Amino acid sequence: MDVEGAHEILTKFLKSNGKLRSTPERFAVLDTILQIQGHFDADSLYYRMITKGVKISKATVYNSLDLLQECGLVSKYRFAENTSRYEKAFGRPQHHHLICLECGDIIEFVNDHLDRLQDEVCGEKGFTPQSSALQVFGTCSKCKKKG
Amino acid sequence: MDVEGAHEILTKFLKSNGKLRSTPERFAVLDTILQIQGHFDADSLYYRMITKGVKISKATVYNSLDLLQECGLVSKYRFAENTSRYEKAFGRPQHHHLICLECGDIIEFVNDHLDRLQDEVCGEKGFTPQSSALQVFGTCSKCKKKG
DNA sequence: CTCGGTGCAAATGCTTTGCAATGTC
DNA sequence: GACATTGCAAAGCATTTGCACCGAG
Repeated sequence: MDVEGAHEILTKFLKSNGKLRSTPERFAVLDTILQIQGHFDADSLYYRMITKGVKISKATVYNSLDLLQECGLVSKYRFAENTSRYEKAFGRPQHHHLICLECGDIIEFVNDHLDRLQDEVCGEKGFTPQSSALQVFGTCSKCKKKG
Repeated sequence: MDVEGAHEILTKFLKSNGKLRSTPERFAVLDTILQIQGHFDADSLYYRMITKGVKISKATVYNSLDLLQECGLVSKYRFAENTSRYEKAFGRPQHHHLICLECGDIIEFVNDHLDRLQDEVCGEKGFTPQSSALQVFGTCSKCKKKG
């Protein structure tokens, strides 16, 4: 994960909108996210930052996550729970999720064919896609063996 | 939509689990849902029932929705907002959603090919699918014309 | 110096829970 | 009669908001 590249994207995005300002908090959130593997929620991101000694409030964490989502550096998902989950989107291919209902594990997968099919459907309906999320709920191989 | 068929499914489900009881509230919720076209949330379902003179509490509406989801009569989705959305699942094919970020419109579509591809991926990963949700966020044709 | 951003705490809104009353089996 | 279910109101939880203070441009 290229930290400088991500910073550059954020900087450009902030400048392109005359009203948005470049603050240390926004870059601190971005830096922390870049170190996280897999999914996370706003709360765990907040505590991770606090633990590392970064001074920030939860409100700013939420605010920054929205901003990072707008400039495409972060993806926001909503699985079964009532918590939003995020993950870094920088330099990663579009991917989808298999979610195990027993252990909560999330398996990612990529499938070009599926993405193409999706675009076809959108074309038929005159719909312009921006982002998409395919979530398959079920039982993973580990839990099948256990049960 | 076959009301009797739906009742039968619920009745069998309740009996198959020794502890679950058959209550008028549960059937009232099911009946109301059968009359609704498209998506709805717990709150609007509650007010719809109250308006029609059905005596029920919100807690019971939530409780019943969970139950109906378990026996496959109702699907639960979570789109962008922080509200869960439901729709009847009885007698309907598996379908997916195009969600317009501008007007909030939800366009449904069915695609066998896509479903088959999904199953293939699951097979490769040793994952047993139970249900799935594909959500494509973007702009619908109406909003494109406006904008 | 101006106005957007931050931080706190309080507010919001959906959903769940505790508990007494009720109704199913 | 036993115990699951209901209804109400209160509690929970993630997220948002109001407002005084701060700091980027």
